[in-house]
Amino acid sequence: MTAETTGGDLSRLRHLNALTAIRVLRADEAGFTLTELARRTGLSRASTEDVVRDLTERGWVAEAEKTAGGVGRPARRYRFRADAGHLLGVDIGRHRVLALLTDLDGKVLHSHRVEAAPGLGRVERLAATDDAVRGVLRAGALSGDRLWASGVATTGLVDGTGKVMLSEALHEWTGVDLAAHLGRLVAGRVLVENDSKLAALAENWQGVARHSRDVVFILSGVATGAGLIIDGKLHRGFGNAAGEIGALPAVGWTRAPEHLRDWPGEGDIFAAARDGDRRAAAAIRRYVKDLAVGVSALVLTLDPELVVVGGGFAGSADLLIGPLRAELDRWCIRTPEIRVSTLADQGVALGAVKLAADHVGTVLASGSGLTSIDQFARA
Amino acid sequence: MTAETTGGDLSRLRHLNALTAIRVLRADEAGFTLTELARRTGLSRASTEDVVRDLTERGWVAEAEKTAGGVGRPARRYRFRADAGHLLGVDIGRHRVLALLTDLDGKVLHSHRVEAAPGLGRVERLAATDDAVRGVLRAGALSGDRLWASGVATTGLVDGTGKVMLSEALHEWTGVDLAAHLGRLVAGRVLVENDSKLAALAENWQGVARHSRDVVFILSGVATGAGLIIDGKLHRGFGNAAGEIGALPAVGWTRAPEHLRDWPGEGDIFAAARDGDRRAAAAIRRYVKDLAVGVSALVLTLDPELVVVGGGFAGSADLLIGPLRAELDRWCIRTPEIRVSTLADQGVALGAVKLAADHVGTVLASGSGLTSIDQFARA
DNA sequence: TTCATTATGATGGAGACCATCATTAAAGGC
DNA sequence: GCCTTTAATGATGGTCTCCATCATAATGAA
Repeated sequence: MTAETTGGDLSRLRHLNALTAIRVLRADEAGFTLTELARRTGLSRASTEDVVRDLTERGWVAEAEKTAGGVGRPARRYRFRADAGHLLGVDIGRHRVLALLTDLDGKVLHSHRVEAAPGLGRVERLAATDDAVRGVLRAGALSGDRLWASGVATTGLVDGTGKVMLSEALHEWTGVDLAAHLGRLVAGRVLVENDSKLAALAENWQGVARHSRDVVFILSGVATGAGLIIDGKLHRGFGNAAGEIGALPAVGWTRAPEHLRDWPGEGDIFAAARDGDRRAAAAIRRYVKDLAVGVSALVLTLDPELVVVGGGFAGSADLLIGPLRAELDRWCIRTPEIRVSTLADQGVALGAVKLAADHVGTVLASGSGLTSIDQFARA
Repeated sequence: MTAETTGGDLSRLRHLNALTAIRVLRADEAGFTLTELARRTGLSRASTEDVVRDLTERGWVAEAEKTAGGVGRPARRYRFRADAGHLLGVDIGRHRVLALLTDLDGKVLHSHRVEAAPGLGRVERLAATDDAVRGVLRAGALSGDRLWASGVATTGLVDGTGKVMLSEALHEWTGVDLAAHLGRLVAGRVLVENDSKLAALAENWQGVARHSRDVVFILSGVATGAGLIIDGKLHRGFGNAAGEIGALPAVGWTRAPEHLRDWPGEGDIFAAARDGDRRAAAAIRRYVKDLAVGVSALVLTLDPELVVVGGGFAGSADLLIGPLRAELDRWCIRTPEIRVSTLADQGVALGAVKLAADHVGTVLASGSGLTSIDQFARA
């Protein structure tokens, strides 16, 4: 539930003001002077000082380096202690598991990657996941109980409790309780979500969709998926199945990647197309044609500001975007801008981190959140 | 912009508390005692009294009838003065213009209907609109400058300023500046929106979708349209073109109603189907089949809790819903519940009222909103 | 050294909330 | 009709949070 705009106690007012102060402080790592902060929060200098003192005592804010230069008495600077806690993001893919360790602002501190064959069974894949998590914790010299929250990405539909409801891409994966499994390695909440959805979230957070409130994200790879950002928020759907337009046979998203997979030539089909191979180019054209039907359906439904293409094929976006735009122009009333993800193969895992970060944000906003920073984990 | 959860002054806290008090009070026309109100707002009795006194002085709240019975000293009751202002909702349809006059809570006080032939030109249709508005104002013995806000529904795409960008259904309608036109008759803001979107809004407000946050609404009539409620809010899209899935040729929404329109038999095709006419039944089946492709695309994209069918054909829903469900079952991962609108031909106009009501709500929430009630209009 | 500039810290005041308690008003039993 | 019970009302004092203002402190420039 979002923090309702409801009033209450005087302490509630202080809480709101502390939250805005933190929001401002997080905008710049270098920190702010009290005067700057006062201006940006809209509070008086005196009150700002009070709020900052409070937050410092509770451990959320620390004094930063004074900046030299400038006339007058140099001001103290204060910054949000993003380093006070850590978040974990895990992307369980077909070929590998990627784990990211970040600070509270989502800055990646360490990453660890464990290869995993596509045919791996449930137990082995979970073991690879554990390896990735242990590896990244080791790199950060942290134990799992120091984590504030974790996010996990997987293919397939995920239910509200962190169980995989249905997965066609991974063997023996349906029914896995990822939240429970990860919960044995890490402290704090473990949140599980579909990989396409999380990649969309990541684009909206740190990627090319940072400034857009309505985004259709397309995960273009050996499997095709979509994630929707609507009104600045990840749209999950009532049964967590939003964006599954590929299920419509006419859309042919299951068929689309086959055009590329069945490429009989040697080497990379995209490289071949760039070298002028006509059959490769034709196969890519067929792929885009199939892809575009589904994208058009999503775009016509939502009328987004932006379409973002990510996933494994995004590296060859130069060959995809042009034809995709042409196809969309055929079907859509207004073709949105199309951009290519720049998050490479970290996108999904970053989205998982964002899931964890949002959970922390929710707890902060929820009344009891800003009490001492030490009491935070296991909240 | 939504009221951000931002802190501020002490007066801001009072403002928030006043807003919650009003929100509670609006829930029951009969009003509340101070004790009840205090419990529901979470404030102390003393503060609640203060807030209510304040609101009473400003004209937003009035004392209601004491309820008899019960032991002890009978408590005063307070109620929101929904009758303090009026809202207007206008639905400019192909065959008629419908104007509703309501109180601030959207309770319909008067309605006025003016017939209009489908072939009417711009000037004549605007004249009919004026007639409808003047008629409903006369019925309510109000002059236009007593209105706080108005909403207008029309077919076609509408831009942010209240101009019709594109309309295929009505003659000479593209480019009409409805906001400016209505503005000469009424005070306060005039908000214009597409009819399907507004019908969706109405269902979410007073109709069968009252308790759902994600809804696909289908306007099923001589023209087909859709409106989307996402996360409890009307989704417009970046270019205000959300839900226009009918533009996809494969969907065939433009074709769909023709199956019914071209019915060569005499009388109503639905009545004929009920009487056992096989050709009528077959035509209806074809209509539903065409309709269902688009609905499936919307449903797969959004995974809503609910699909609501409204519009002119909703009266014959008994013949439509079953087949529609069967078709959706074929395509969708999870077929949502399907309900039929009960708002009859008032749905669209009610949505227009909701648009106006929301505007009033926004002004209330925005800082200066709760000052004296008299200064409200022209805010 | 002095001045201008900017940050800091302290004081007093106002607004909004709360807890508590004496008072008031009605219903019902005697 | 009087008294008891019940529940609302109104008043008091206290606390918290914010604000405006002013004296003080620290630094760079003249």
